[in-house]
Amino acid sequence: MPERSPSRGRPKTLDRDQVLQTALMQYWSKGPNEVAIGEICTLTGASKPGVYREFGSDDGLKLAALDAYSHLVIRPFFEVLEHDRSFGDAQTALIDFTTQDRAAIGIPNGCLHVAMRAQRDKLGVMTRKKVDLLRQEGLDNYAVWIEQAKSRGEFRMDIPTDIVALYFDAQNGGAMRMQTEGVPNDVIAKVMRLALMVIR
Amino acid sequence: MPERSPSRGRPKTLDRDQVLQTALMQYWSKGPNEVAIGEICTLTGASKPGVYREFGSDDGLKLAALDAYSHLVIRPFFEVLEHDRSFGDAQTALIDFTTQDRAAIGIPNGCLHVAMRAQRDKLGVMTRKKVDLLRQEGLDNYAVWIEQAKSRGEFRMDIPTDIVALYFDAQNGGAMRMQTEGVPNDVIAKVMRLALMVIR
DNA sequence: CTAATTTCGTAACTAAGGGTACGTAATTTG
DNA sequence: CAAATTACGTACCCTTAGTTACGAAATTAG
Repeated sequence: MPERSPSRGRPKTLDRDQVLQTALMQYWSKGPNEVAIGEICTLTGASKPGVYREFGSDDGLKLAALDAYSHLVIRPFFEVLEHDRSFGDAQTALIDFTTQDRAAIGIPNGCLHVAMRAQRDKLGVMTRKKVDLLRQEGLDNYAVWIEQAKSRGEFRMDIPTDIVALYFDAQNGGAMRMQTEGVPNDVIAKVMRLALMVIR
Repeated sequence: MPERSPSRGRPKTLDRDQVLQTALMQYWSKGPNEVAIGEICTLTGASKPGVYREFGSDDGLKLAALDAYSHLVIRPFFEVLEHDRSFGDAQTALIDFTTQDRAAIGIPNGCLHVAMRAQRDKLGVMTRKKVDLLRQEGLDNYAVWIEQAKSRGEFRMDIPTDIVALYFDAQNGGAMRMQTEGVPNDVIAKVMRLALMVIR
């Protein structure tokens, strides 16, 4: 798949990674439908046909950006849950991960996936499909984590796992929305701690 | 304010209320940025200049629709909390209100205000201002309700009211997003009941 | 009946933004 | 060096959607 470069022909000058990173950051910070392809071209110095040759379409670029985001953020997020710490520790880690100071690390507030879920109908078919996939994977990840906690006796058995998974997903979505709306991270952390009191 | 009709001149034929209701339903069911003014004109038989004369601009029409929505849905929603029932009863009523069968009543799933909050940057200045105002009013309404429950000894005192208000707002937002995403109402109700277990 | 007034709606205008036609430039192979 | 190949980017095209210019129509005051 690495699509290796051919031996002859004019050498490629377009920096795919730079375009992708720029697109990701723009979509993430401004919202996936607030950024025109032409804007990304201006920011990166790339030409529109160059971007289209590389990503195929607007849908393709958004898909690539979302995919990059899933590796950069979503995967690490769920890895927090997997490392065999206690359920309580994992929850603390989850809150820390979510409410860390974004500005200090140089990443935007909010969550690209949550933003895309809210704009689902405006997305192209490929990106939309990926959004749905990531949503389902997220729910599955929560479910595995919860089942594990249940089997360890760290979580009450009387609530169905899929309900709890939806609950966690909702809490995360709420936290991300608050962050986007400008609620301070320490306040968000307090709300999340309240949300997680249900487990006891 | 009623802008009474003048005594002479060609009589008005544009049905303001029909246009407004149509716009509201369209924005509500499809999302505020998925509906063009021309579409509303087609649906109502009104002309574009007619709509512009009546509402001024796209922003004006959306503002009017949101305002209508606030009277139709948001106000009744918070009135559920005010009637002097117990905290527990109010919560049950709140869940019922949120997860009632929308199709049976002929109203769309989801919440126009929540949808607009997610698309805040795409809105005109007037609508955006109203969105922010409604958000703050909502938080205030929750706060009053919670304070009341606290003073009655129906709610734990050890959590700050503003945190709980944000928590309730987040739960409502999550429920509306689930409804939009197609989660069945009975499942949403279960998630909400889980969310409200924090109070005990 | 005429003028003044108010609204109507067709047919534009305009900007934004996704997408591409096409001639040119830069390489490698023979 | 010529041919083949691959990428480049300017200058468009085209659709969508918000917005309005403007002449016609309807109604009342005098």
